[in-house]
Amino acid sequence: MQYLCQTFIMSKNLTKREIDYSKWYNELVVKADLAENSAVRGCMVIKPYGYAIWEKMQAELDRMFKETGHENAYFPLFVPKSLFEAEEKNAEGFAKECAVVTHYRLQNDPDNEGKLRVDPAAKLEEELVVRPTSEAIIWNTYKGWIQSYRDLPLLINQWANVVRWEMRTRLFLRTAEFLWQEGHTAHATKKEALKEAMLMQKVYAEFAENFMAMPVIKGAKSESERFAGADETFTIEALMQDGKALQAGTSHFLGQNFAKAFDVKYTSKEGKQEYVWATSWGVSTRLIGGLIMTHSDDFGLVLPPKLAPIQVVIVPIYKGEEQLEAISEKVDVFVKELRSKGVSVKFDDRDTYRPGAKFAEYELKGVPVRIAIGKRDLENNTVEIARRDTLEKQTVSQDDVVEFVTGLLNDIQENLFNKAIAYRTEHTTVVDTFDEFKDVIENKGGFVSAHWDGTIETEDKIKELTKATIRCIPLDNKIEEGKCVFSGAKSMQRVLFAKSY
RNA sequence: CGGGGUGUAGCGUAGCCCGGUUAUCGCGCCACGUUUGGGACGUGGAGGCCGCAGGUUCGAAUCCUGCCACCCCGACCA
Repeated sequence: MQYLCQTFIMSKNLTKREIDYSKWYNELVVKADLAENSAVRGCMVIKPYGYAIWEKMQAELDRMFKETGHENAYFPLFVPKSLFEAEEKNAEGFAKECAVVTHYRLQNDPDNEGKLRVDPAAKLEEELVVRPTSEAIIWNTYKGWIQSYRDLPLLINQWANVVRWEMRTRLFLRTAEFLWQEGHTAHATKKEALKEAMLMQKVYAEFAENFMAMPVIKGAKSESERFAGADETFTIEALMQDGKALQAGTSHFLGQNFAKAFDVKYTSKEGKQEYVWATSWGVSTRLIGGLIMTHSDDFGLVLPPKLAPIQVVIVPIYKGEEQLEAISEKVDVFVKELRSKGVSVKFDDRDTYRPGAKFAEYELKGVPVRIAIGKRDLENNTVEIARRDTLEKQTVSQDDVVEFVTGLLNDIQENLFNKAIAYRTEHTTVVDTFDEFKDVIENKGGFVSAHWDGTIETEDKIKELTKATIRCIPLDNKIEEGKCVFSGAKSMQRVLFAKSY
């Protein structure tokens, strides 16, 4: 097996990561045709190619949720204000970023021909909050569904959109409206609810690592980073190429907070009235942002095969109809065989672009494998196969194409994950002094593993001085006595700090 | 929401300070022809209420006011 030397190609019009990472990201999202800004402030249009990635994520996650016993349902977009405010901490946490519906009708504006205005007579008795998350409406509903221990556990997920009126938005990473799934479960015991919250964190981690090829740290949030209304927040934290951390998914143990706020009780086997225990967990279209920032390069998007809408693209190289026909005949066989193996293949026989333009386009869009086939290949019984992750090219016998490609897709998936793990390992630094801490956060980036005294004061002070926050207290942390990197007070374990998205 | 910046054709831009012919250039787009192993070439063509709304002026892309959107830096956050 001989790799051909890859000619250096300047990717046109895409800012280099090292010049301006943020600009690179924004340009890539638009140029790769994933999404664009809309006429609505902070809200994006997810374009077909970007949505196809979301659909692949959804399909896999949905399968995993169902395998772990969950069912899908759907709850309303609007939450009456009185319900929204029932769980105080939750309400307070989200209050500042809620869109609120106050009227239900428009009318012609008498002072402004051809324009509409809100009909002042159509004011709602009670304002409706556009859900920033659905605990309130769901727990109000669960009240009617749960009477006995026999009704438990209740394991529900919904795929939905939510709205959080963010000050600063970025495509996929933080938009005012985003798509997500939110699981909401009710359990008879604390132990069972905790187990559920951790199980879903595990599901998220497996999805991130096995499908997105994005390594994550499983951990618990510090008190100040916890979800509003949760007793414990479990998180998966990923590290992006610019050294910043991304909270990629969270799973909350809600204790009995919502059960108490909405008076959800069940009768136990012993005939006693008990409040139920709750969890909620979610991942969003933010995952697409994480996917982009984990693997992509200066040539464009790099997609892991398991989530790529197109896994293999075939580009014919030909002169005249006759050659195209001969090539198409061969290609049809490959397409059929690859599809029978579950590989998604696109044969790009457009006559309106030359091969070079197509190569560049599919590199920008991150298609994992490209096959080129021309007259020369027909004569030699070969094809040229290029992999997106390393940009290497190789000539392969036509007899081996299917086997080679399926193997290559696995290789790419694995290689992307290994590369990301290597990056994270290299950018995880153990520090014992605050000078070192500041230096690493400032200059090297990535995760910093340091002792922390467990107080909010220290956490806040560190954030203020370095902009780094506690990303999580890793679950597999070893107990190791030490001194807090900031206060010098006694600490029993290290936690992970980083600047984050 | 505070500070800074930017909005001119689908995209990227010149012109704006100092108001005055038909708003510049490149890419892209359309037609025809020649091309096709890494972003083709020629010829011809289309496309603009200069972000939106007011104002000043004989005259506004240019000056003034308000609004909207986007980008960067803070605060907030999945």
